[in-house]
Parts: sequence; structure tokens; C-alpha cells
Amino acid sequence: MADRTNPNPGEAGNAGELARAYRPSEIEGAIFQSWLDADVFNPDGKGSRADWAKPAFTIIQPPPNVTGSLHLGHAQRSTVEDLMTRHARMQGRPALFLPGLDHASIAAQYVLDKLLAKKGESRASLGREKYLEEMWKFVESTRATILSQQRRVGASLDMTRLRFTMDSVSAAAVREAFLRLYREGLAYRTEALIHWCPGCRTSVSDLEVIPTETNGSLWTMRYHLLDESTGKPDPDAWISVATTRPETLLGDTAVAVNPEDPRYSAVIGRRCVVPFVDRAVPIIADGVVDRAFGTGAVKITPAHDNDDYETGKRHDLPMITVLDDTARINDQGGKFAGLDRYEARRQIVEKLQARGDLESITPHVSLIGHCQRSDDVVEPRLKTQWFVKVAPLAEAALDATRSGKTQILPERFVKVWEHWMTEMRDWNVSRQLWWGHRIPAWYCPDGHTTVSADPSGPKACEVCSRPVSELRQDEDIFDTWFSSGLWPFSTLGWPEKTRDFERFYPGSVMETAYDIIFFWVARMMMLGIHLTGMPPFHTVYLSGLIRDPYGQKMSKTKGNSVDPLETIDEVGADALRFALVNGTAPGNDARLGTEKLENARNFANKLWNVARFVLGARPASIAPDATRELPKRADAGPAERWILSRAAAAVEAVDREMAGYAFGDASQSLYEAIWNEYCDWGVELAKIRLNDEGLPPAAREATWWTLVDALDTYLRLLHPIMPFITEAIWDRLPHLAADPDLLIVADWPSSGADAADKAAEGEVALLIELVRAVRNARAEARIEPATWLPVDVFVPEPLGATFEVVAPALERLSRAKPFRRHLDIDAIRAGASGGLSVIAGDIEAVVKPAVKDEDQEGRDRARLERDLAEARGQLDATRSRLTNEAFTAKAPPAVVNGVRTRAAELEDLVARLERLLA
RNA sequence: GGGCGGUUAGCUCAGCGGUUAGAGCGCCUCGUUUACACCGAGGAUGUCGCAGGUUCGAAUCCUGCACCGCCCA
Repeated sequence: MADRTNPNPGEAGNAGELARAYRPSEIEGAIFQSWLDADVFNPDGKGSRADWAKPAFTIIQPPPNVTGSLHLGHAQRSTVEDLMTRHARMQGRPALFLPGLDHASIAAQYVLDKLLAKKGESRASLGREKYLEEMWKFVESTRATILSQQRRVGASLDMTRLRFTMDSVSAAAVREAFLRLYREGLAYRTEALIHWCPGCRTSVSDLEVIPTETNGSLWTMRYHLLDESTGKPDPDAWISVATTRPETLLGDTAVAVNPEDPRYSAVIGRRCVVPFVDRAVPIIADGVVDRAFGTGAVKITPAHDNDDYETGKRHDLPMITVLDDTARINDQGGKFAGLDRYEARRQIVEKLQARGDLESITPHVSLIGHCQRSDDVVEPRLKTQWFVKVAPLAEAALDATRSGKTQILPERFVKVWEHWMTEMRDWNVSRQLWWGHRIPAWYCPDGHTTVSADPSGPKACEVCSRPVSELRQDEDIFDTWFSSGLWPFSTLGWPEKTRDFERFYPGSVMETAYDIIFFWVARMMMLGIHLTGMPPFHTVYLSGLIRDPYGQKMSKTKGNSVDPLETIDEVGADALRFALVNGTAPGNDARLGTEKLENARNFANKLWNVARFVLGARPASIAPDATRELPKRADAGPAERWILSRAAAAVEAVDREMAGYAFGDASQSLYEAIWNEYCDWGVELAKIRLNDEGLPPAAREATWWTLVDALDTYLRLLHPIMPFITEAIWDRLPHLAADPDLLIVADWPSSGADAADKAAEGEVALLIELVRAVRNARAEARIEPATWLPVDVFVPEPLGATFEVVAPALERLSRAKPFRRHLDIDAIRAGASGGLSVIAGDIEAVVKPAVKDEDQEGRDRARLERDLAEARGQLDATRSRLTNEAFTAKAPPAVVNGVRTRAAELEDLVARLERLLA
């Protein structure tokens, strides 16, 4: 196994060494393969160490569309999902991260149609069957790309459970779900106004219509009143109506005014004549008419306008469809039949003007619905379609979030969610497309409907028993989100009571970008609760969007999208993952630029190198393949206890942050613990002991085992975020007898209280402060860094013992030789004038330069004066808090005591600084 | 029109009731001590958007305002 991670055989002297710099591209492929070989992604796999007594952890991956390749947003989501899964897996829970792909019917057809057009083919020229064959071929090619991209980011997806929204299991779930909804009256077929995209030739849902402010015109035109005696329009009497869409007048069935509008009270109830089609329509009164809009009178076209549709229903008006599937005027349009909608508009306006019935044209900005996919102007149209009744389903979904059965994170999205769920209209699920699940509804010549979940369809009409040969199946397919809404359980085999369904449903966390909370989360919640009786997951974790360095949404058309694979080639998958997680908060958008990636890469390199050091520093008395020993307390010095205690603190912090979904914080905790504590101080303190030939071997071994122990802990903690490098390093580390071969299935560290040693931690922390203070004094006095200077130091008890043990390391780190300890503080103070005075807590020290010139003297005084000024400022602030009786009376005693202690320390510090400056 | 978010160091962002507000990058001064220059040591830089309020105490909670962004109508 050692060869597996040999990063750079050419450079390393032998197979056991690590390269000087971390080269991710040379190890990532092999590491991933080792996970696959060990079969650890599958909780039932041979390498799984899942404890089935523990609760399973399930993340069903939001299935990417088969239409394209993955972008950084996918990489970010995969990272977050994967790190949660890896964390749970290390905790010994059966962890399932289930991959999938979405057929994305409208998007896929859009893409394929474009490809076909290049070859001179089209949907129509191929026909349904041929077209679908082409689609399957296309999808096969893209899916391979997507799956290989998932590997590169390190997603520990269980490919044995890979699912596709168009596979037979998903198809069975779709049929069964629809049948149940139909039987319960929650799926119904009716003629209603829907959004029609003439470009895509299909209906689209409310959500797929993007209202866009568009510059247009407001046309005011005359509808002549009907002379009821002659049955002809009165040339001298008219009502002026204003419209933004003159072509729809062909379908007008009324003119409406506000009942409170005195201007029109006389004409309410009379009839007027719609131009060109010469239809007499009533002038009706309806409160929805805005008196301030246009002339205060509006034409009503119930079949082509949402508001008019409602008005039409209230007043029982005829609904006349005048547009066909391609948005051309149909045969209801008389002489305009066959014209495109905009050409018809032009001609109608022209002819109205010629007749003298056009009063004015004024510029007007209105919200026009555009198709999210094709950007065509969407037409409201009457169609017979299948709908899902939303209200009862939404109510149950709201109950789930209100009762806490499902939590939404971050919490602020709850409000958005609730608003949406209470406003949601019935869901139009019919799509006039081919690529998708065909609606399993059959109609008989008598108009009976038969819905069947049988893959081969019904045998006969369930009302009149006519044979299937006389039935006709609905031509339409389901909205993609219908199958997506079943995804949390269709992936596990529902409606069959499969073993997977029993073990992994309901899922744990649904992680997705916040922009599809309505599209997707709402549907999964509604269908999941209704069909399985349980909310499909306990947590909805909403990620922010990844933006470019300028805050723009990344998109291929803008050309600012970053290819995750290129980034991985440059900095490695771990660095990309770290950069995507670090400094982010749930639901907040994040910018990703090169600095962040470089920082993450540097961190990986730092980790690599400290591991290189630790591995290379193994005392000769320990065999290279030794089983790992826990450092013996008796042989461990204060520095060792500090290292272990800090690692224990990191475990505690990361545990807390992971539990709170604060992955950005967890990454930051680890960054700081590894770099600023373990590397900067832990390893530096340990170095001198490791090299001290005078120490007994047991002590040196304990120091080394301590470094190994802490590194092992950090690798485990970091593994979910940076899986490759941690696995590679861990492979080289000595292991405990109970450890598995791979870190990915190693135990998550427990925050053992025995490792925490606050006393040792505090003492060593103070000595670290001393080193910092000495370094600072030297730098401020501009003493050559290379110069070794003697330092006299007063170390009060009970710090002495610790100091004596750590002193050699302190000397090295502060370039002090020797550190002379005095038991009498006055002896230090007596010699202060000859050197640079330093205070660290109760410790006082004097650095003794060979010569102390006047410049040095001045700079040193300036340093002390600056420190004094700061200490005085803080002391003043602290004292004023304590003299405030309200504070001492009302603040919690612990806080007050803390401030008192602080005040005492500051008083002492100020006094000592004053003495030094006197 | 309604809702949500943002406004914190030059830049990108954490922090969201309690000592002296943090990180990365950038900046300044040093440095080839055998893990790392993808590095080390030291340093400078913030009336936490504005105005009120609540509180012993506010970057953090409340109200209003301004600007930026997003969502819904």
C-alpha cells in the first residue's frame, strides 16, 4: 500500500519519502482508486465499517442535469454534501451519499434541438420515437462526463446506487404517485389558463416564467357602442379602451369598467362591438378595474390574460382562443388568421388607425413574462391539462417545518418558504414535450379517463370496460419536477418496501442552492409527506451561490464561469474544497478568486510539509513500521501536554461546528489549529527535544508519539473537508492496532477529557507569550535576528518546573542564549537599564544586547511607553466599568469577577511598566 | 408594492449581547535556524453604512433612513 501514495518517485530518494512540495495531481487519482478498491462508499460494501446500531445518515444528491458539465456551484455543493457524509461515515454511522442524474426534459430538449438543427434535423422531422432514440444517445455521452467530474472533487458517492430520473425505478414511482394522487382527487384534468411558451411549444409552470420589464406601448382604441335597434355599431358613440396587446382583441368577450367610475355609469350593461370580428360584447362592471389605468375601461380577453380569465369566470363570459401553438392567429381571427402575433398586432393597429378608431399610442413599460428556457414571450392560453391540487399538500409541508420535523437552514429562509407555500397555486404538471415520463392516463371515446400504474398500461376503460385498443393515451409528459419531487424516495426503490427504503428513508439532509427552494424542496416535501407519510429529510441546508471575484453570477454565456476541473488541475481537489468551504456561511453567496485558492493550496502544502517533518523526525529507537503508541503521560513534558490539549480543544470545536452545520467555521478552526498552533509552536517546541541526545529515549519517543498523536487527530478532523491529502499523509503515519487501512473509515476523534490539560496549556501559553515578547523587543530595537543574546528572566512559581523543562526550546525560539533564571525579581530589575525589558504575565525578563546604544535605548523606551499607554487605556476602561454600580449589580457575577481580575492584572502591568520607565 | 440579505482593515469575507473586533490576500521592516519562500519573525491599518432606541454593557437586539443585491407580486 505504501507505493500507492508515493507522490513523486523520481524526486524522493526512496519510496517512503514525501516530495518537498505537495503535488496533488500526482496522488489524487490513486487515492480515489484506493477508496473504490476498498469499497467504502457503499455502506454495505466490503470495506464499510458502518455500525448499523447507529442512525443512518443519508444524503440523496441533488441530481445534476444530464444536459451539461458541472460548474463550480456543483463542486461547492458536492463538497458540502460529501463532507457531511464523510463525517457521518467516520462516526461509524451507515452513511449513504446517493448519486443521480436528472433528465431535465425541457432543458434537454432545448439542447438537443439545437444540436439537431445543426444537422438539418428537427423534432418534427424525426418523429417522437426517433427523437427519443437521439436523446438517449446524447444523454449517454454527457452522463459519463458528469460522473467523472464527481470523482475529481472526491465525492464519496455510492455508484452502486446510481439513479436516473428516467430509469425504470423512477418511472414506476412516477406512475404510482400519479395514480394515488388521481384516486385521491389530488390530481385532476381540466381546461384552465396556463403559461404557454411558443418557442418550446409547451406549457411551463408559474416558476418558469420570468417577468421582465419591457418597453412597449399603450394603445387607446374605440369600441363603438351597439345600436340595439339596428344591431349595428353606432358610428357616433363609443367607449375608449386601453390595451398593451391590441392583437388579443380578436378574442375579446367584454369591456369592463369600475362600478364606482362615474364616467361610465351610463354605459354599464350596454353592448359594444369588437372591431374586425364584429362581435357584440357586454360592458360590465368589475371592481378589479383600475380607474387610473388608461381610460379606465379595459377590454376583456379571458382566454389570453390571467386577470381577464378570472373576470371572465366571475361574469360567465365566453372564452375564445385566438392563438395557436406557435402563437399565430387561428381561424377565430378572421382575416388575420395565420399571422404571427406581432404581425397581427401591427396590422390591427394600422387598420384601426385607418378606420379612425385609434385614439392614441403612448409609451408604456409593462411586465412581460418570458420563458426561462427560451426567452420567448410566454402567452397565457387555455389548455386542458393535468394539475396537482396543492393546498392540502402544502399544508402538510408547512406543518412539518412548523413542528420542527424538518428544519430549514439558515433559518431566515423559513419566512420565504412559508410565504411561498401559502401562496402556491395548483401545479400544472402536463408538458407538451417528448423527453420525460408520459402521463399514464388513457381516454376512451366516451370521455372516460383511466389512470394506470401498470407499466404496460390498462387493459380496458375502468368506467365502461372498452378494450385498451379503443383507448388513447395522453400525449403529454410530466413536468420534470414531478419526478424530482419523488427523488428522495424513488431513489430508494419506493413504492416497493425495499431494504434501502427501510434503512435510509427518511433522509437526513437535503443540501441545495437556495434558488431552487420552490422548484424542488417544496415539491419533495409535499409529495414526500403525502406519499410516504414522513417528511423526506430532517434538515434542509441551503447553500449560497458561488460568484466570480467581482460578485457576478457565473454563467457560460458571460464567459466568467470557472471550470472546476481546471482548478483542480492547478491547486488540487482539496484546496478547491477548502476554498469553497472556508469563509462561507450557510445561505450566503461567496466569491471565489485566485487568492482564496492559493491560500488553500498553501495550507495543503503546509500540512504536507509538517507531516514530512514529523515522519522524518522519528527517533531511531522506533521502528519505521511500529504500531502507534499513545504518548505516555509520565514521559510527556509540558509542551507535549500542551500539544495534546490543543488538539483536544480542536476536536471539541470542530464537533460543535459540524453539529451546527458551520462548516466554514470548522475549516477555520482547523486552519488555525494546524498552522498557528501545531506548526508554529507545537512542532517548534518539540524539535529541540527530538534532537536532544542527552534525553532518555523514552522522553524523545514520547515527544514524537505526541506529534504523531496530534497530527493523527488533525488529519481525522480535516479529512471530510480535505480528503485526499489527509488520506495520503495518514497512510504514512503509524497506526493503532484497531485502525483500519484507510482514513476514510477511521474513527472520528472523541473529545477525550483526559487529553485536555488546562493547567499545562496555561503555563505553556505564558511561556509562548514570553517568546513573543522577547522577539518583539528584539525586533523593535532592531537587533540582528541572527544574534544570540543572553536573557535574564524571573519566572515565578509554580511556573518554574515547566520553565526548566521547556527552556531549551524557548531559547531556540527567541534566539536567547542563555536564558538565566533568577529567583529574585529585584535582581532582574536591577539589571534592566542594561537591556531590553520584557513582561509576559507575571514573568519579567531582560534581553541583554552586547552594546546598548542611544538609538536602541530610544526605540526601546518608545516600545515600553506605547505598551504603557495601551495598558493605561485599558485599565481606565476597566475601572470605569467597575465603578459603575449598575454593572456590578446587574451583570452576571462571572463577568464582574472577570473584569475585576482583569483590572488587577492591568494595575500590576501598569505599575511594572511605570517602574521600568522611571 | 411586499419580503429577504448585505453595508466590518486597501480588497474578499468571518464574527451576530460580555475583556483589547478577527482571518486570508495586499502593505511596511527583517530573515537562506536542515518541514515548508506555496516559508519564518515583527509591524501598521477599523468613529463595525447613518440616526435614534433597548440594555449594566451593542458590530451583535429593536425602529427609522440611505445605498447595493436578490426573491416575490
